[in-house]
Amino acid sequence: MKRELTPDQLRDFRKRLLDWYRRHRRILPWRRTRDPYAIWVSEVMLQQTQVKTVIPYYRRFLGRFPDLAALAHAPLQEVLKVWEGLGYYTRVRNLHRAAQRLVRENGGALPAAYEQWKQLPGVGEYIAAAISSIAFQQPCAVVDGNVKRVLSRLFLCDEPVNRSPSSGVFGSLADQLLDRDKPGDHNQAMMELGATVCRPRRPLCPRCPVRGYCRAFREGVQGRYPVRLARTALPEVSVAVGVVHREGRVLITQRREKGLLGGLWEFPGGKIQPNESPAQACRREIHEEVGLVVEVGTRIARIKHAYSHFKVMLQVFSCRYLRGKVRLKGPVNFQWVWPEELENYPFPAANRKFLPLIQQSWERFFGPDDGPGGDE
DNA sequence: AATACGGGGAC
DNA sequence: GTCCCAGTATT
Repeated sequence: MKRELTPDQLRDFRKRLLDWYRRHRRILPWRRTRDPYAIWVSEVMLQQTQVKTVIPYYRRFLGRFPDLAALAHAPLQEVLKVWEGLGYYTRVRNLHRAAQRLVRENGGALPAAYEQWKQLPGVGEYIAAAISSIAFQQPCAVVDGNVKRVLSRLFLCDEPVNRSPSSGVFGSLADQLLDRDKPGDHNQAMMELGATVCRPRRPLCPRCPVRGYCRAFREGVQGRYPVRLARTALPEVSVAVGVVHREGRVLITQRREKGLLGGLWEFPGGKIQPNESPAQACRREIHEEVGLVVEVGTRIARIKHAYSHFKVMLQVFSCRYLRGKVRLKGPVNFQWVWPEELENYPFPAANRKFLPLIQQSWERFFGPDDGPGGDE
């Protein structure tokens, strides 16, 4: 892999890229501000998440938490509620923690230097380079999925882009190309090129401002780059979930902060074991997780959902509370809520899919009265 | 060096 | 269905 460009070539490459960017960049909400806090929020949201998905979340988040202090002083549950549906919830917990730390230890000021950013929770090499270059004009090259794809094609680089971490070749290539006079625009131009021209499939090479430097284009092998390691198939699990009704309210539980869907609320349930019916699993799991004895009624939904490392089939049942007092094993909190109140809690997307079915299914099968009472 | 961590857009 | 997205933390 030949990858050295002459100083003249580098100058020309940077100019072509920057001219193209200034003419063709998309107007995006976080490109209309110079507020480092706002740019930070956008970078956190954009991790592994497409621009189109982020835009409405970005607007809502900044409307609700317009500055660092507003975020730092908000309860985590409120922050999670605004993040609900965006995924990778550790991102927002880290953002919240970082905001609190900066308010407490740094007078609410944001750092300018890469090394300072890097020390904040949730800020890795990419975000540290992105913010310090875009908001503070520091000469740090970013390497994200777009940049790796562009570099992979430019230099016919055989390093797999999805290996962790990708050895460092992409970092040194990006660093070589970086325009140290305009690092922020240069970085955004590289990413924009990857997003809109040097796309994963069917790249628009005729529109590429630097195709003259692209070895993949010259050799007509754009389709074979970037090189990517094959991924293994996602395992599948079946889960039974119960909506436990009692006197018109339903039981929800909160997941612990660490791990999958940390801090979110959900309906109790768990894995269906071999030789067990979904309804049996539902009753057993509710007894194990929250200590209640319930009557499992009708199945109100079957939900297929894919997470990043496995797939689930959720079988959701309406349940009638019979007896027992809530004793949690697993969840860290619980609440009996009226159906109208469900909107106030952050739920995983898979749970949100059946929220509208809860009230009507209960009334259809058990009548519109108060539901079962209890001896608690 | 691998794995955990969401959800959805685009095909 | 599949691929992959402005990655980071943990093990």
